[in-house]
Amino acid sequence: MKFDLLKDDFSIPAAEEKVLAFWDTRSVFHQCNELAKDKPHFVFYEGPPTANGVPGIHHVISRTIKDLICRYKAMQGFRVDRKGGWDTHGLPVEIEVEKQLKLENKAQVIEYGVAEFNAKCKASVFKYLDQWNRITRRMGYWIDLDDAYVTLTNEYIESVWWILKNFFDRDLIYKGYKTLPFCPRCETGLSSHEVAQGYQLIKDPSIFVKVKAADEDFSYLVWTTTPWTLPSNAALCMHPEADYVMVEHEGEKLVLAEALISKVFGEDKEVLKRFKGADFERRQYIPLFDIFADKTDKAFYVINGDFVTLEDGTGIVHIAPGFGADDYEIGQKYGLPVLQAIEANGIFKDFAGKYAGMFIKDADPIIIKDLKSAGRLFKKELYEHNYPFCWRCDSPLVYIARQSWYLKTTQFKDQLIRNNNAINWYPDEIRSGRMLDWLENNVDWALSRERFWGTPIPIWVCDDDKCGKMRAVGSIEQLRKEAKDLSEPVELHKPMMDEVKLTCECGSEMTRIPEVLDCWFDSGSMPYAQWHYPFENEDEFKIKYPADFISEAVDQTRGWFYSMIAISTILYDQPPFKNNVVMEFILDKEGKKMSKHKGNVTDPFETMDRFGADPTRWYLLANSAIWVPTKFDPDTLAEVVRKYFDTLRNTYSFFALYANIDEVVDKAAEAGVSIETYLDKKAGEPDRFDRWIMSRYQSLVKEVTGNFDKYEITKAVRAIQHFVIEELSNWYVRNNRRRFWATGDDPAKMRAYLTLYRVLLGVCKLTAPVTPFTSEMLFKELMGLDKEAPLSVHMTSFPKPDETLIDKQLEKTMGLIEKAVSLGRAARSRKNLKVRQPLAEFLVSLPNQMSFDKLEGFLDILRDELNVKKVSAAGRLDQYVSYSAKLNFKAAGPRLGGDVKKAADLLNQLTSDQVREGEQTGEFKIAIEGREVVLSSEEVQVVRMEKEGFAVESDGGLSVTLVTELSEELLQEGFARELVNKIQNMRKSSGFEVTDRIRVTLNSTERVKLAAQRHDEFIRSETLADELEFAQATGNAKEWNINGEKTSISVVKV
RNA sequence: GGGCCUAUAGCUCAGUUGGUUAGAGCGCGCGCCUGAUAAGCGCGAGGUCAUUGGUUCAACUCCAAUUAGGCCCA
Repeated sequence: MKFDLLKDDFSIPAAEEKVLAFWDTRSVFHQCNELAKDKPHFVFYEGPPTANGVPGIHHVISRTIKDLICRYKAMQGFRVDRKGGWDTHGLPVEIEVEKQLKLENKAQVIEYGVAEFNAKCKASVFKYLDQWNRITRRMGYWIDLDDAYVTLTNEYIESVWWILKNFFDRDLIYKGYKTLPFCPRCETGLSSHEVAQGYQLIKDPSIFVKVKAADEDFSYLVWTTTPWTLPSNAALCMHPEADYVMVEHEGEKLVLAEALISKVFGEDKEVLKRFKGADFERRQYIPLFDIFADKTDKAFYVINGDFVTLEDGTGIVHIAPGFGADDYEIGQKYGLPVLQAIEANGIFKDFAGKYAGMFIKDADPIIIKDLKSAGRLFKKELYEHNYPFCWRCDSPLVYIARQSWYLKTTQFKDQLIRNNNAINWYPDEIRSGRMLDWLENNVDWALSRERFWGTPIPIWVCDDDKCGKMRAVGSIEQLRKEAKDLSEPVELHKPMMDEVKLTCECGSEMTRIPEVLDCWFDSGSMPYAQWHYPFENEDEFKIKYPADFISEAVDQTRGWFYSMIAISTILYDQPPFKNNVVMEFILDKEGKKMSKHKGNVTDPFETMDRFGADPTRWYLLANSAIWVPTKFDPDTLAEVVRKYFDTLRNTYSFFALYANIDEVVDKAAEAGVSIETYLDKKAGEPDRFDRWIMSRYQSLVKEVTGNFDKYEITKAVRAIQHFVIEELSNWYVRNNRRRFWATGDDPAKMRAYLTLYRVLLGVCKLTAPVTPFTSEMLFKELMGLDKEAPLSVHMTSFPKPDETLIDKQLEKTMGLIEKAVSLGRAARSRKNLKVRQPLAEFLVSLPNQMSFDKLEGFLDILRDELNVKKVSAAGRLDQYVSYSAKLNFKAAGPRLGGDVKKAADLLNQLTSDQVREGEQTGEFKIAIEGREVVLSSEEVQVVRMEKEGFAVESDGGLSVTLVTELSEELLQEGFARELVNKIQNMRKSSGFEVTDRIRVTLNSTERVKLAAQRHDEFIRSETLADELEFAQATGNAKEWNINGEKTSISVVKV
């Protein structure tokens, strides 16, 4: 058996499909879990997605992170149970079904039948389950979907009920009002997401109304853009610290904010009196309408609020607590009644006098007309603003206060903040910024939704108004016991739960409140409800609460993150998870949000079919830090494939190519040992390159482990990428190719095999959490016929760094060598000296008096890479180089302070000799304004400048000099190498095999001929030429320019 | 309107506790290699570090404001 070279028509997506088939047929995920059974737990919570929407590319990144951390921890010896989950309740499901059934509002749903409607909802919840299963499998996300928790099951709901009862019995749930955007036509509250979709710039009437003060001779000038809310007015609000004035206008005394006089009247007005807003607090006024005038004595006075702005209007705001969140909140503070003259459907109530039965927008002009005839209208304008409309029916939304059930989260504010602080957030700004901000401004959690498809809130209220007792039910058992008549099977949903009656202590019947639960409460209950705790699995729950790790996108701050923290805090006063990696969104390549109607949505299936799942995963992690928005660009993804994946595969197939020639797989199998053991037995001593790459590899293991442990995923992935491309492929393999060409069991070759084998195997394991497919594929190849080998790379242990193999000095030296090579190439390139032309000498000057001896044993690398005859220390080259000195600001700055610039100037003025002397003595003396200042060699950087015949390049403290003078001997060798190059080109273009022997005919100048004769053997052995003759060109001759000498060459196979 | 994040080369991104030559990959230009070969490698050009002000001997880095994009909330 041979290693598969993974060449020719290799395709990543096709290879991944093979790995998937292997995982499936051998149940690899399951087997991994079995192996981990007795290991310590690393607890992961899956944030449940909703399967009634299609999966997008952003799901791929979030699941890649989850998968990566779970696989990493599993390889580190933890048991990582990965229970899946599905979020199944909520408005999106209902809307989907309404669309399907062409229902437009709640009334129509009721008419259609709640039972049937909810059955449809239940059926549609997993509408795209197939796509979710496909993407989960295709991207290599290992999660247990067979045992997933589902929020609509009786078990799950029962746990949620248990939590709710706990809260209810602790008196933490109460009934209040919640202001929400409401579509009067659909009779539905809208989520903020839906509201955001429907903003339009429109012109609304904006009216200024004179409101008479009670028992005083003036009017408040009040501004509003929603005339239809005026009949529900309860108060006027002024800013307590703002300046208000009384002015006279057409014989009437009016009060308004001083800052707005000219805006309101179009001119200045004489100020009769000045006040602060606070001066008016609690002063009564005469209501504009008498609808509520006789119904309450608690309203119709001036209140103070900070939110009043002096930019528009009059600085006096009309307050209708029934409409508008600010209004409601301040109303609560002052104990104002919630007055609502309209029904939820936007129709004025019966008691609303002449407006009864009118739709709000139709009532607007009539209200304005009535105010005018009553002499209360000051003026009317049109006001342009963004206003939300229903995205379904295009009706203007109204902000309306609805009765709602609340959880007293504000009571736990301090604990919430404390528990939030105990969580490691990645990045930390979420903890200290977004989440803290949210918690500090915490308002009680509005739990209820006036909808159909959700967890029914298990609170029953006595039908007898006078009794009004309430009771929470916390289990099915309790329900069975207390219900008057409960049919089986029990289904914890509407409408069944609406029909269940309990008996009150007073003897009356109790009816369940009609609302369902906010579905964020469902998902926030998952730490308990996924186990059906406390009814079952108590042990399991105790082990798996709290979680070690979760990860979702930043939009979950106020969603799942908050709901989990809130419930966990109130229930057990501890954080529900310890580490949370929060991702940013994925934008299109222009940095714009992806959205369906823009058509810039990336289809994850298409991406993975085209590039593969591993490159997609790699790209999403490596391209930018995961908490920075990623601009998704398929071109960059293609680059990832070329750079990283192709390089890794090429490195592997280079190894495989030669190892196959030596039949490594079969010989190891014959010997009955692993390939590594086989190679190890035959390998010679590691040389400097072997020790270097192993040292770098061990350092990489350390770096990757450290970064994964800190959830610095991007840094870890980038470190691996750099190692594979630059160090393994580009430096180790390139510099050691010749070792692989040796024949037989050459020990140096076997050591090279072994080194490359070990590093490749190590890289497989290091990357297994990131690129599970590629790692698996290479791992299986590298294992050959070894019967002892683990079934899967995912069953192996994550590499641990072997400190004894780390040689920092060696890494540093090799780094200098690489740098010197790079500088030498730059020098050659600048002087137009191709590498084929040998040069006499290369001089190296090391930073900070580092001894040249350090490079001992590495100089041949410089000779080979740079094609020079000799490499030596730069010391004796003073005569050809001029020196100048520059100040090292970082070193000298703190000591010199304000003198730093002067010192830098003076240092620049030193002569070459002075600098050279300074470098030798280690002291640079300058005089700053008469004072002598001595700078140490640490504080000064010496720069060498080249003179004629030399090429100097410097970087940091390292500086190299190329002697560019060419002797005739060097030139001759240059001709010879040039000839070799051209002959090789012709071999190739003639289609010869690499082993074909040839005959070469040359026709050229004397100079070239001389050079060719002198290097005859070299040329022939390099080009596999039996003969090199000088004659007239034959048939296939080609003209070449050999370093300026015209030459014709022909090659024939012998 | 409030909170948070982002802005560095044509593109995608690095840039340690502030230190004077701001890095890498792609793309582009030039070249090299031809025993990893429909691959590989090198060198080069390219930047007012979004704008404005401040702190400092010294600011891409710290502070403030502004502009643009993103997220969340009003």
